[in-house]
Amino acid sequence: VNFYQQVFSIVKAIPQGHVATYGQIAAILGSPRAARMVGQALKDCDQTVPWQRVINRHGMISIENMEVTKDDQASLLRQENIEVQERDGNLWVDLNQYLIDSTTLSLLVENLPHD
DNA sequence: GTCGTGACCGACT
DNA sequence: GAGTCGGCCACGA
Repeated sequence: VNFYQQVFSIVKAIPQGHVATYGQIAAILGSPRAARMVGQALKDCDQTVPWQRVINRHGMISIENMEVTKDDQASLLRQENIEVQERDGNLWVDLNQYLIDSTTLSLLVENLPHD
């Protein structure tokens, strides 16, 4: 199974209205230090992957595709009842409120039908 | 096979 | 406190 595929599976497993960090996903993959790989994978993801639910440790969006802007991500998140605050020109999400537990997420991942 | 790279994270000045 | 530096590890050239 490709690393990327696993990343996609986990991202897809994030329930609506919740977000996860790169570090969490990397940890679930078994490599807590491989958060960068997660980002790399997400950059490569297709439209079926809700990449907007994946944010960095500070609760904000690092970068945007040329196709997709932070505003788009904010819109998507707001559609999921996630409150997005603007601060210093960056969009923030309240991690305490919306960040999913690593345990819960890993459970969700186990429940996934693996490809 | 080797080298460089990166949507990050944590430790250390 | 904020800025810097290294490490992690899969992927592509």
